[in-house]
Amino acid sequence: MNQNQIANSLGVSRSTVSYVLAGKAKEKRISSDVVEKVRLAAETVNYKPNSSARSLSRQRTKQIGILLRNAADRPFDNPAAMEYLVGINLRLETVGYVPVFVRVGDLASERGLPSRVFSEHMVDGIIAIGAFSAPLVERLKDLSDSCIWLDSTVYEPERCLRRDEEEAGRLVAQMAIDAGYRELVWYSKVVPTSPTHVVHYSAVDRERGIYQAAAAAGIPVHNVVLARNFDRQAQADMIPLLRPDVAWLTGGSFDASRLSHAAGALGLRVGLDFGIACCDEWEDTRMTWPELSRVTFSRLDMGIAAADMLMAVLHHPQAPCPSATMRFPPHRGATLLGPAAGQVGAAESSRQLLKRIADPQVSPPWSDALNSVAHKVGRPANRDAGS
Amino acid sequence: MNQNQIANSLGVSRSTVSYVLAGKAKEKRISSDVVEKVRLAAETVNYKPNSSARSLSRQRTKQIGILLRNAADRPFDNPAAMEYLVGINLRLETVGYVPVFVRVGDLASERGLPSRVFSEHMVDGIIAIGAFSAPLVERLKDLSDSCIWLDSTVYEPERCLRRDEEEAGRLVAQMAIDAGYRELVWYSKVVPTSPTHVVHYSAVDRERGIYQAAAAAGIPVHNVVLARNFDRQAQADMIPLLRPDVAWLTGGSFDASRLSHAAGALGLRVGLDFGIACCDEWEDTRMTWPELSRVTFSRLDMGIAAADMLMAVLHHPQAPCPSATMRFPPHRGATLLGPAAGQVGAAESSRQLLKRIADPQVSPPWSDALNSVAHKVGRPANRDAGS
DNA sequence: GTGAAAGCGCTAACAC
DNA sequence: GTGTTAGCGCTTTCAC
Repeated sequence: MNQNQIANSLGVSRSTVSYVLAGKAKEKRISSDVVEKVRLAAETVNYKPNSSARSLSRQRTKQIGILLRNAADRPFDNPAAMEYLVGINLRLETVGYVPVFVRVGDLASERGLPSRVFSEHMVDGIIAIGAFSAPLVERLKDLSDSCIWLDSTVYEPERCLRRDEEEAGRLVAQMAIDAGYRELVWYSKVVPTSPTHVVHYSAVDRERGIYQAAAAAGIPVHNVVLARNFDRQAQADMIPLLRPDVAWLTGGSFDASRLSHAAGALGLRVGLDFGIACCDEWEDTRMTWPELSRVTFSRLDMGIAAADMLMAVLHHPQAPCPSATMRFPPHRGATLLGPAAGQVGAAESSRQLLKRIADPQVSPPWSDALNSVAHKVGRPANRDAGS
Repeated sequence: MNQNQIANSLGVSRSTVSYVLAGKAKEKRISSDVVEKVRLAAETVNYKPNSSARSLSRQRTKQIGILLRNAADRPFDNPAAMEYLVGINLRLETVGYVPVFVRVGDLASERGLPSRVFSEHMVDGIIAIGAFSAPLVERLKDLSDSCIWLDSTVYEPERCLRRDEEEAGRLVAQMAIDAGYRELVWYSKVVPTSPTHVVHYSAVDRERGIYQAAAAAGIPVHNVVLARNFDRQAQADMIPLLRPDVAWLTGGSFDASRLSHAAGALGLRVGLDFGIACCDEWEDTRMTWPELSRVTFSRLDMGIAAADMLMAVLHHPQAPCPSATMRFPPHRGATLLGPAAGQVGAAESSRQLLKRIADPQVSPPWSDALNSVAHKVGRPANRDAGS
């Protein structure tokens, strides 16, 4: 059912219908009984405008592309990006824009990017989220001149929105120092895994902030490279620093979580036997580990802010759109009880426990202990038709 | 730059250009030099078709709405839904469809749903994810007749895709029983929080599956209601069951995670002092807690399957599209070492530890211990213009 | 106040 | 093989 049909059935002209449904009845001084008639008819037949026709006519799709980085071998480059998505959507939907979701792989060198968003003109603007390689950035730039870079490697004087990660680093270190820790571990040392791997700026900035704050307080910082599996090498690096007077600082909340689950399984009490604090948080943190000492981070708010920036760019193309940086407060919880708290607790001292864990004669390595019975059981995934 | 301009500049007709760019040159037997000329010109001017015009003409938008449930007070109803999104997109982009992201609140009673997707005809089909209230389902149904219900409360003979959650419940219980546990705790007892709260089918189905498997093995199952904060009441319920011979089964991985962080902070060793297994997993689990015993779940694959179903519905509207159920294998890790393993370990027995935790004279409640220093530090979130 | 008409950019039937 | 033409549904200008 379209406007034409409504117009015919009512015996009015198409433009009248268009004006009424576009809310321009007053402006065009259309008689109120006609307005009523049209409104009623539209309601009755459940009229829905055709958005393609509207876009074609208006020369605006009112659609926004949301670009998420997404390596081929790792479908969920950043699970927390969902929060940006929701934030962006929260704002866009209030102004009639609709988000189109696009994954962007590391396909800079390849001929075509997969999504139609790259090959057709179907969005008015773009919000690109995350780390992109230089060639990819170039491709994205000539895709649309209305592009907002959110939490991205790209940072220019205009149209970029980031979190102040250096400040996050400073805050997390300061929080640990305030809690009384006199030694810090930076447990997010970045080791690029492949030549094409683009290091996110946060990894660098956070580290810098931590070293700044620690230096200012005269506190030493140790580097420990992230362990995926806690093998003997990782153990050897980690165990000497798992002490009540040492706070472990991580960049991402994943790393903090991994550490907590592993330590907990061994009887090492986070907050007592050693401290943890983290530069990041996301919904998972808030739900499963509210006690984690961390610098808070509302990707939701940042998504909203990014959507605001894009709207500004679209509605005032001439006006400058200065880049911005957002800050969030720290939150101190029970993972940073301080060195004194470590005295309280279990009968076996954590030093003894660690000695036992570290001794290959007595105990298997962490990785073995943690995964000792790991195996898949039963048949592989399958799909049954019918209920 | 459009087809018209290319045609004029080349002195050929618009339809010729259209045919060439649509890949119908052969079919229309267009001379190869013309084809070459057009291709070159299009490439040179970086021609991109206007998707609105194409949609209008074809009467297909080639856009798919992805509906995610999203209560107003809880923006991230299901953070794991991101995996569905990626899976759906992975498949759609190969066939030229583009996903439009839509949040759906509990606005069944209100006049208009926020997204333009509801008020305009802009998608060819819909994939609705999650639990929806009955009135909302009705509204969604007359929005599009090509709707796939994914992991939803809606389950009809056609066009629905679910995980077999009852089987997940059976598998998780069986895994614990196989590990030697002789008592189980179902730690996901559902207590509806509000009258409008729609209980997801998985909560019910998993519980049923667990009770089935336990009954078959003659193993008792205790119910413990989920604790958000571990207050005295929660403690009283939980402590008697935190034993090396008891496996705690949760529905969602959030609940398992929450339990692990809390227990670990107290020195209770997951896998030794009590067992944990879970009916669900997502990327967070795989990254931060691979040792968790769980029933695996690839939302990615389910998203792909849902996209396949939708493509089938769209391309063969007549053909039946039977609903389906997917199964995934269990994975046993070190959180289910079995009762015997509990004998090994720390010098202080977990019984003693628990006694101390439970004694209000000696120790504050968990919640206090966990949150003893929780507070926000510093200024609120703000946004600085400029770098 | 209302209606006719000219696009918006592309597709596809049809004539040549 | 190529060009003409009539839409697709909506917006908006311009007569009346």
